[in-house]
Amino acid sequence: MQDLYSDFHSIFSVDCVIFGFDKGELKILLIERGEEPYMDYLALPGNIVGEDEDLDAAAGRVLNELTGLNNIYMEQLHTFGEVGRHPQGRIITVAYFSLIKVKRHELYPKIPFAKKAEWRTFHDLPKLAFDHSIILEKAYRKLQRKLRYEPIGFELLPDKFTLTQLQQLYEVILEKEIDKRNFRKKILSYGLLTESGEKQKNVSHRAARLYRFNKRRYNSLRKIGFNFEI
Amino acid sequence: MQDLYSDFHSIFSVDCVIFGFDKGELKILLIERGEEPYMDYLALPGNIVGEDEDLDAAAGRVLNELTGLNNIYMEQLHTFGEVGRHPQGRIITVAYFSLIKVKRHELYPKIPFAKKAEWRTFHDLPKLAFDHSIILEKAYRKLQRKLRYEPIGFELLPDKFTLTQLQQLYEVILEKEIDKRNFRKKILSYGLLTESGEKQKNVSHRAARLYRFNKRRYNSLRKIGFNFEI
DNA sequence: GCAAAAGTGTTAACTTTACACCCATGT
DNA sequence: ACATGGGTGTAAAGTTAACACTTTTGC
Repeated sequence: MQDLYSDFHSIFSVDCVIFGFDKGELKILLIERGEEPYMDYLALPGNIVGEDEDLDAAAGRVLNELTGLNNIYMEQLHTFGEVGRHPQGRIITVAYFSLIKVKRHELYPKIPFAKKAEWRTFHDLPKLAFDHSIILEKAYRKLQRKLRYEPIGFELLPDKFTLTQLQQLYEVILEKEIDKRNFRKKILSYGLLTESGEKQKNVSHRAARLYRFNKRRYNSLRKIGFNFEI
Repeated sequence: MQDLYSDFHSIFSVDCVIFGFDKGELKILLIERGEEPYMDYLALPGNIVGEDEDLDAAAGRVLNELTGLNNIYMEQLHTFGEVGRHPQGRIITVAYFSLIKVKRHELYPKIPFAKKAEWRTFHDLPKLAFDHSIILEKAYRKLQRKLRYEPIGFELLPDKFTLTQLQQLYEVILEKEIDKRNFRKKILSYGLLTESGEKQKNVSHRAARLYRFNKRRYNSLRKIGFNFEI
């Protein structure tokens, strides 16, 4: 090992791409950096991986320190390792990816590395720190792909949601219009939505039914080879 | 940067998962290790990334040094960074993924780190060095997914191939039987295969037509939103 | 009573599936 | 002449796509 390490030293970091959905818009969770380089820039929540820390664990810890979020399941997106990507040296970053419900979580950075953490509208962003705009672009393409083949829209909506909210989510993320009747027919045909029995309140039009996603049913269907697709 | 690096030092490596297809079997390109640890074990071609080397470039260089292959386009698969994955210390590895034509390439390791490089039958492998069996498992799942949604089977076959060869490739990799007439109808309907005009030679049955994959046509169809699926 | 979004069904076009026999070639 | 794999078509079932009006609610 000695000779391996004598060669050259490097660092790896994790960056977290966390998508949300609110008021009909796709959101992304960013921090405002409190340190150089890229002081005051918006950036993905990310930091150095510890010596005795698994990558997945590091992603969870870093996200918690910088945003206050806890126990968020993330999956790996891609590793970015271009020689010049970090101005301070050779830092390779493993990007992680998750979808969460905006309303459910409060945001409060625990270390001054992040001045604040906030939801920003994905379709209206300035240039981010480092190569984070590139990372985000890749994450968005993955989100679009996943949305079509896995029932992940529900991760982004409140527990109870209307079919119109769900349809708007698909339209915003896939960037295309969808026929209302066909959408409802298809999504209901899977039997993955349960009527909550409740309706919208205080809306100045006919109140829509609120549905819940039936995750248990999805898991058992998946075991017998069911493939979601929209 | 100084304080970053004072924290702790780490190493990253790349490992290459190269699939091939020959005599009706899925193949994987492995090396026999010429060094400790895991001396004499079969392993994925992989090694340490250089200080001033992009990850993608490192994957290409390492593959060349260990197998003699050159100019192989690889895409990233996943990064494996569990704390205990390497017996000699904290080594995170970025796995790469490619499909190539077995017959087209000769194999000869250029450095003694690999005693030899050879094609092995994927479905009949011993335990590999390090966590390479896990990496390979993940690569295989990716191969299955990609095969259904991208016309990648052709990367694994000779330039000219019969429809039966192509169908067998799908059957072996997807691990299921496919109806001959329906398969032919569908694959031909895309218009991505060109008849070469030639037929098989020296076969003791009716000689099959040899087809070529029309990559240019695929690229132009893709631009206008075509999605391959089998 | 009006504005706003919810909710609903049918038809035609297309895609998928299931299925069996004759053909060409080498031995 | 036989063994081997090559090559072909149809009909029924299922899926997708296109399309417009009535209902409920708050103001």
